Amino acid sequence: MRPVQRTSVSDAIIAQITDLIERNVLKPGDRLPPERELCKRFQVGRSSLREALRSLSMMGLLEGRVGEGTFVCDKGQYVERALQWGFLLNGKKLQDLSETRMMLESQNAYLAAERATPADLAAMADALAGMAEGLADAGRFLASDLQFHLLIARATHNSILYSLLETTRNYLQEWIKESLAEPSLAGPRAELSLAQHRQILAALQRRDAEAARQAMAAHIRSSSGDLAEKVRG
Amino acid sequence: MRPVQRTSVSDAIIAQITDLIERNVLKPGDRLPPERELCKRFQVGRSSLREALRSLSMMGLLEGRVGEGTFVCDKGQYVERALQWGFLLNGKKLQDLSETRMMLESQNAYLAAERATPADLAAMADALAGMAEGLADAGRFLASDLQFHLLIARATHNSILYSLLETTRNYLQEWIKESLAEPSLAGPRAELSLAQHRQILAALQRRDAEAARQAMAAHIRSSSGDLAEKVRG
DNA sequence: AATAGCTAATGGTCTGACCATCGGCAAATG
DNA sequence: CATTTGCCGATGGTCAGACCATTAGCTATT
Repeated sequence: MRPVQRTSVSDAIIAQITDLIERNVLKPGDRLPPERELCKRFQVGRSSLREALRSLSMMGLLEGRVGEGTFVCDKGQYVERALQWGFLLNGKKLQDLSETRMMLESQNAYLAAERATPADLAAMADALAGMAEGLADAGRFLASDLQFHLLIARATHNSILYSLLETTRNYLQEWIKESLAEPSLAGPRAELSLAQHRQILAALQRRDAEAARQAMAAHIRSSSGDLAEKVRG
Repeated sequence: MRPVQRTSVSDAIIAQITDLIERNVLKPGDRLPPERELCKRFQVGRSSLREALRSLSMMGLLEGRVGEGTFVCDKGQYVERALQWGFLLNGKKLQDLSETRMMLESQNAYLAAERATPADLAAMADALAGMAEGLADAGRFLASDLQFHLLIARATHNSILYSLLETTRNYLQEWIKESLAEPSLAGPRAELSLAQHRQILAALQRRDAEAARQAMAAHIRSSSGDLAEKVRG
């Protein structure tokens, strides 16, 4: 004798839909039939169906849009999603986060130096120009700063590394904003930051991976120093 | 003007419950109040509540038992769930993951060299001994191997880095297992792996961070080479 | 031609009900 | 007294129907 297998309705639906996506019967961007019709096809109640759809949405496989329908997500975001949960489950210790960010940023710079396309580099130059123009406008400066870093991550053409950096940045964003908002330091700090960014871009354009890594590391170190003071104070 | 934020009821519940688990108000093994009472507390309908609970179950945070209640799961199981969808990984994603792992492992080795306590190092030595004893037993060898790497991550005393490496390893575990299962290569590969691990541990014991990083990088490179072949084939 | 308003479709939510299962308790049994 | 049996309430799982907010697309007005 062995334990009888008891399968839940929702799980069965999840299995079926997952299977359809895996076999590419449902392609990214495709629209699923309306919930009410799926109920008839699967011969299940709407609650069970919705619980299944909700779980699939949570895994990043589906996306529901009110008034339009339910769609298959274009990117396979399962792994990224899972890694984000890893963040959530651990205490968000600022120091650990900062350290993780340092590592991601510098390594991404290294990889980006090897892989960035001309278009990637051009976009970074644009972001840099935005920072220069925003020297007097803290909001715009910060936005361009963030964009620059994300563009580097994108230039690695590694979706996981990009997602990880994006997540860490999101968590740190508030502190970074406050740190830059210090009126007394804003001017000099911004100019220093701008100069450091120029060095990073130059290294990327030279395809000098090691220099890019070190330039990025130096930049993060100097900027996260202020962060550390902010935390203690 | 900017798009107004529209939050769904289920997502709000998910956020609240994950927050409770994160702050350890809900400990693993704890039982949640019955669904019907949670409805009253959250002031929501049972459908919305159940969709939230279902999503949390799918992530392995909760577990519902009919007639008994809903319980908080042991934290590590959520990766196990995620692993269920591992087959959805395409080649590119696998490559990205492998690259991410490489970066995490080598950087963790660097940090561990600076921070590992004597107890950490002793535990690593134990795991290494386990690998040596398991040269003929693939299962035990792999288990000790995994443990060794996780111990290094733990020695960084950075919970985020540990969690990230744990997750990536879990995703890659299946492929690593297959890769090691090749009978023709098992013997020599295992001995090479063991030698590389000894080098890593030696560097950690010398507190030579740079050497530890490079030894780890070399190890991952040689082992993930087989992984890459496995993917292509 | 452009705009405003209407309508149907759709996902999101709520309610109430029924079922299968489980734990615990009490009665029946030896 | 110890064991088994049967019952009952609680609980998660499922279902059906209804209402709401939003969206797309059509229609009529301007």
